[in-house]
Amino acid sequence: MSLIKIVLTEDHKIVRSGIRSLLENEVDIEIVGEACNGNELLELFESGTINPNEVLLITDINMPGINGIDMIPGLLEAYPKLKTVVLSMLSHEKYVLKAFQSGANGYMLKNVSSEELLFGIRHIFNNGQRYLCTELSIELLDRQLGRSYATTDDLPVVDLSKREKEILSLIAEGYTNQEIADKIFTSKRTVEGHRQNLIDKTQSRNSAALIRYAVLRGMVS
Amino acid sequence: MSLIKIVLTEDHKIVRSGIRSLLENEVDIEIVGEACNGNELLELFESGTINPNEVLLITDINMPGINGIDMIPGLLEAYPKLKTVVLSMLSHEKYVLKAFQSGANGYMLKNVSSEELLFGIRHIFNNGQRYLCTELSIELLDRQLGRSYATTDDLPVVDLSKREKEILSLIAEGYTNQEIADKIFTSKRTVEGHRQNLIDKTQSRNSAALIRYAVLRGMVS
DNA sequence: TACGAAACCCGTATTAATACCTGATTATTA
DNA sequence: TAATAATCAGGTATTAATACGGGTTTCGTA
Repeated sequence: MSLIKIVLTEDHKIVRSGIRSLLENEVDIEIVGEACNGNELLELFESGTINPNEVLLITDINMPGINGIDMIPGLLEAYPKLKTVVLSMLSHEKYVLKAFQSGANGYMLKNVSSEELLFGIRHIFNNGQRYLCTELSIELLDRQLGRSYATTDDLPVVDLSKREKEILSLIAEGYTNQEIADKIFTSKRTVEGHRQNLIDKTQSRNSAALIRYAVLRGMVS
Repeated sequence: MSLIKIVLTEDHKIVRSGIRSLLENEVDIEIVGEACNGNELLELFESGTINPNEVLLITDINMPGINGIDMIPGLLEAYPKLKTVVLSMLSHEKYVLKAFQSGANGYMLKNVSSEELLFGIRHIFNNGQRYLCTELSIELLDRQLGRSYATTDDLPVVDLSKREKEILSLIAEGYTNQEIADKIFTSKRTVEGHRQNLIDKTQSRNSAALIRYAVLRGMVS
């Protein structure tokens, strides 16, 4: 197990110090540089103080100037062996996806435990694999579980007539009863009746809940 | 950090011994029992040798008799505080999903590193959270990355405020504006405003279309 | 400090949806 | 053949949602 050299980019001094002191306790980790934004980081790299091809960069997203994710592609172009971990309080999926699309090797929320931070760092540096913190992993998993309700048989699955499915799709697309009636050449009242049946069958409270039920079960897409 | 008591269920003796010797090196972990299938495990529990409400069960899937995942719901019914980790060589998503749906607290592939096995065990036992091994997490993530390439092209991406997400979820559950207002202690008119913003932002025609949009993007589940 | 974004609030008017009810026709199937 | 389900259609009433318009306060940040 080789020595892990780390560079920190984070605009809040206190956060930086906290992470530094946490990592410094580990015998296999050394902090070789700190920067409070992307420009300072570039100076560190370009001045030759640090060899970017053998370090792990831990970076925040929100910082003055360029943000932590957006600077990754440029860094990787210049220093292909640089490894990067995004450490952020932003849990929205779009940041996670964008980080990995930009070439990050890891993404962790700022509320990870110190054990997990260390585990993730070592996982990335020693095994060369990517890492996503458990909180976000479980969030992803839960979303997948939600999606797969369609295929599980523990929840009551209703079966709909052809007409009902047709109308369900149109409701999901946002058409009103009158518009649907015009489309399928029947009366508004008939469509209203079908809509009510759909709501009753799925035990939903209204159309919004009906559509949630339907999409989660793959009845419409 | 309390002592982690572990019961192992695994039909291959050599694998069991390997895991045992690995875990026994840790000061905070104790192996209190072993079984080579579900029946033996039940005997251990029912004989009173082990208190199932304070242990972590690590189980394989494929075993003679009942499989490791299928026995979890019954175990949890009898011993609600039992924590379970599925340790299997099966990486197919359907096993992972089924394990968590059955109430497992963790799922790890048999090729995890010892560090990860320990990390996962401690994460589950000490923090009470679920754990999915990194290899599978990254696999999930990649699938999500693939999906987002496919879906973000044809449909507009919006980002919502915290409040909007909160209200969006409640709409998806079928609550009316008045009910939502009561729940989040604000006025019905405010909720109406938020609902309208959600519809506008997502370029939906009404609440039904809004919910379809939201569910398809995993904004609600 | 000036700005935008978010959250909050309100009025008015119209349209749509929901919740009950009724009954007829057709097709399937037990 | 009798029963059942699906489809269609209508009546009536109430409630909810939508679409405009107007506004304030607060907070983070440029």
